[in-house]
This record gives sequence, C-alpha cells and structure tokens, in this order.
Amino acid sequence: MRIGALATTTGVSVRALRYYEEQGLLTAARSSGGQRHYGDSAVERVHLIQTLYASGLSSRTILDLLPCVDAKVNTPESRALLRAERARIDEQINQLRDARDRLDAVIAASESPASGCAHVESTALVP
Amino acid sequence: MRIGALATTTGVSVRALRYYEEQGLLTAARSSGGQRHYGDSAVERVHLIQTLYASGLSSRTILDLLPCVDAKVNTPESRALLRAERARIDEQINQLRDARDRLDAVIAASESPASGCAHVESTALVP
DNA sequence: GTAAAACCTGACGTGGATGTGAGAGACAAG
DNA sequence: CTTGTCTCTCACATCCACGTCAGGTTTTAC
Repeated sequence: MRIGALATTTGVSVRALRYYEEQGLLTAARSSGGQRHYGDSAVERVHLIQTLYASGLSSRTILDLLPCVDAKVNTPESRALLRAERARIDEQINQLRDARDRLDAVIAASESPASGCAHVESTALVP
Repeated sequence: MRIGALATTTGVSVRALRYYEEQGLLTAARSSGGQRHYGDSAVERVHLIQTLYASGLSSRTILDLLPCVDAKVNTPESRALLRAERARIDEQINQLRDARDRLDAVIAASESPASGCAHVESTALVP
C-alpha cells in the first residue's frame, strides 16, 4: 500500500508518516519512481507508535525502544530502558487517577446538592 | 511568601509561576514595590495546576475548570465541561494501560527465556 | 496520450509551556 | 549607605510533532 492508503487506514496524516520515517521509526520500500510502499505490518507498527506517543514518550525514546520491541536487541541496557519507561507510564497513570479523583469530587459536589449549589467544602480538593 | 520561595517549595520554576498568573490561573498580592506575595494556599493551588497540566489539559481548559473547582460557578455548561474532561482523562488512562501492557509483554519476553533471547513471538504486541 | 489524483522533497509556520538574557528596581543584612 | 540577592517587565529563543504551501514528478484512469 502507498502512503495515502496507510494514512487513511491508520487515521494518521501523511505528513506524520513521513515524519516517523524521518525519525527512523518506520521504514518503507520505494518504487522505481521513489514512492513509498508499505506492507500490511506497517498498520500495526503505526498504531504502536501512536500508542507510545500518546503515552508521552518522545520520538527519541521510541526510537530507542523499538529495537527491543522488535526483539532484535536484548541487552541489560535495553531491559533497563524498558523497565524505566514502564515505570514512567505507571507513574503517569497514578497522576491521572489523582486528577480524575479530584474532578470526581468536584463533580459530586456540584451535582448532588439542590440546584444552585453555590458553595462546596474547600477541602474537597485538598485531601 | 515571595515567588522564589513558592518556586522552591512547589518545585515549579519562577518563570512558570509568572506564566500561570499571566494565564489567569494564579493570583498574587503585590507589595508596594510591585513584588508578588502569595499565601500558603498558593502551594496547593500550584500543585493542582500541575496535576491538571500533567493530565494533558491546556491552560485554557484549566482556566475554564478552575471556577468550578473554586465552587464559584455551577452552571449546566460547567458541569458538562467537568464531565467531558473527566472522560478525557479516563480515556487517557486506558490508553496508558494499553501501552503499559504492551511494554509488559515485551519485558516478559525479554527477561524470562534464557540469555540471548533473540526472538519473540511476533504476536506479543499484536493482541 | 492526456488529465486528474497522488506523491515527492524541501522549507517555513504553529502552538504551548517554558528557558534565557537584558536592564532596572526592591529589599534584607552589615 | 552599600552590597548582594531577589524580583520586576519586556522580549526573543527553544523544543517537538506535526500543518501547510510551493514547485515538480509519478501513477492511475479514461
């Protein structure tokens, strides 16, 4: 498939796909005219890249991680990197849970009392 | 306390604190000489702002949210905004869980087999 | 063969949360 | 009073994952 088809099937822009290649995250065969051609596995690859981006990883970190994911590299350093990023993600999940709980407190306070509800215990957000 | 003390106690840079004020997220009393003075509650305030930033909210969204948090505003729109942001955070938590699980699969594959471990079932990342 | 659609490589623009430096004023300590 | 540290307000710089436009080439459809 060419880049436009990959873009539509993955929901990622053409520009982003070229950027992934520029960063070394995604490779493509080239036609005689220089156009990129991707195999079906590229779809999963792009989804993985998107997932990692959405987790707050930089393209540089993803670039370091992908060789581990491709199981071509397995050194103590690569394992440490994997564990470190896993820990970072875990920490971020906890942070998000905290934020969600705070919002839940605000929502509960704003919805349960009678209409108007002009004031809330100020400790709701200061546990 | 002055801005430097607030910065050190919260771990946020002086520049960032001025930026929060510029965005309307944080207010400060001013001395006769124009210097900012904060009460103790500013520490919690900054932590809240940081939490919301870390959840991927923009300063504009936080600005819209803070009146709800301060319990000064409670309109149908504000409640809808709260619920929408809560949903966004929930979605992001799920995305992070997904990424963490993928990394866990890679970690498990790279650590459990004997040393070397040159290959991994390719389905590990394609559930 | 021809026109439309897709693709190519540069290269500059963007937005948001800061970093950074300049030059000047404020304030506590001696 | 003086010195050193902190703070003030501009205002420009940075990073990063793209958006976007320009000008040209390739592929596809008829």
